[in-house]
Amino acid sequence: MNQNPSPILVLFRQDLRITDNPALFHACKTSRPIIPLYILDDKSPGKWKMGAASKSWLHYSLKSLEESLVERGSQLFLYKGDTLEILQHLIEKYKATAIYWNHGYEPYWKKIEKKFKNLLPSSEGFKGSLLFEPTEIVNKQAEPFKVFTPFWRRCLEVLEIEPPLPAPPTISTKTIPTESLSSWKLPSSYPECLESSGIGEKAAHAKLQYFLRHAMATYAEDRDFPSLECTSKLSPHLHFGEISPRQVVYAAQKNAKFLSEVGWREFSYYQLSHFPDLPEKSWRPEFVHFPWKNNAHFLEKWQQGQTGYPIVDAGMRELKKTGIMHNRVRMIAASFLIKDLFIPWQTGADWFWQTLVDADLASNSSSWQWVAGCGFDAAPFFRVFNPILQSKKFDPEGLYIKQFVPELAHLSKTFIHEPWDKAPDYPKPLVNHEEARKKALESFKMLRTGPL
DNA sequence: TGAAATGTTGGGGCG
DNA sequence: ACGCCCCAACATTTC
Repeated sequence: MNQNPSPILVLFRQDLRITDNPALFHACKTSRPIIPLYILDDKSPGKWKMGAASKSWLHYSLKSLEESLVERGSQLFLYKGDTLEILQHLIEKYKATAIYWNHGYEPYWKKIEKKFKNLLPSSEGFKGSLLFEPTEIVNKQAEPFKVFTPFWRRCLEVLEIEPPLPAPPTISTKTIPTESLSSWKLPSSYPECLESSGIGEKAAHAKLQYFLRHAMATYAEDRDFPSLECTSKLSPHLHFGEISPRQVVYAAQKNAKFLSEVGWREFSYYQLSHFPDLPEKSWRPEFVHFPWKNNAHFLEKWQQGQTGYPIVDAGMRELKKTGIMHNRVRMIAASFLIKDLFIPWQTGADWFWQTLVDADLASNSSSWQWVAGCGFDAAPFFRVFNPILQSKKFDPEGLYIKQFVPELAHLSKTFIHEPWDKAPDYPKPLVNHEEARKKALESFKMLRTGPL
């Protein structure tokens, strides 16, 4: 064996795990010493640098990854700054021979990745964060799919469910000087309910196991009812790569409905990859002229959960308090912002980006476009959620509302969905839904017939 | 992964 | 027994 073999840089980003991590696994297989790296880069992503809630999650996730590496006699080396500059510096200083990493799909990141082979030709990128590389899946005309169902059908046709990779048995590590996590001063307790024990690779697998045992069987029927808490709650773990989609699918392959939710995640990355403007621009071109208005007062009330519609306010307060919102409630709250308050979907996406612990550029952008009706396979714009009906349908007892809106906790299910005469502390509706809906539909009609 | 508006049907009350 | 009306239930269309 070489006395002083040159090391491989293993770059972690949204793959903060040691199991089923192809970059780490294959780097270890070379028998060279590796340098496990995390670079907090607030510059390269531009507008889309990590939001506050995500950074808080990141803090604990890195801690957890660090522990896992230390358990195996390795370490995690932390750097802050421009990714390419830091890599270049480390390559020169430590005579590294290659960068190993798992592919990412954010537009800014794809540009960075492209340069790795120039820096070191024997660098290797792996598929670790998705089941399918976006370029793998095309229709019969060799075009990207625009609709989820055929996209996912095709994915399932080519899906080979292989067992996930084990953690590398040994991680021989070259030690280098590094910054410490505590010196980064990441917010470590925002939102207030964040608990370190629920974050990291082990926690992710514990949640998956819990879901498989207790919730998956009734997932299809129960998933839309926020008070039942029957969803997997894996989204932040998947976002940070504490668990891989392959690990999830391998364990849950019997449940088609749940699998298709992993499919929507794939479809979101697929969209971002084929349409890099996804976070900024409506995909359907006619929507670029939609007369949304940024109303600061309405926005503030929506953000704070003070719209006067109980299910919307419960959701927005859940978000602020926990950094999470149930999927059904996200759709209702998003529809309300776009179609009742008439605020552009991008403004809603920005808020979610700052406040969600699972904020994910692909999922967030594509989902907002879906609700707005301007995205791939989107709900048509005229599908307007009625916040009162949705509330009655999906939180019939008001249990979810009561969890987050204490002013309404004393109300029975008869009044809780329309509580305005019964709860003096609770705000009156910001807008009348009937009127707002009509206004939104009129504007949509104008859009289709064209402005005068 | 909508909901309202509009249309159709059929049972029952009633003269 | 019949026709008429009402309206709930369901279906279809429209936004």
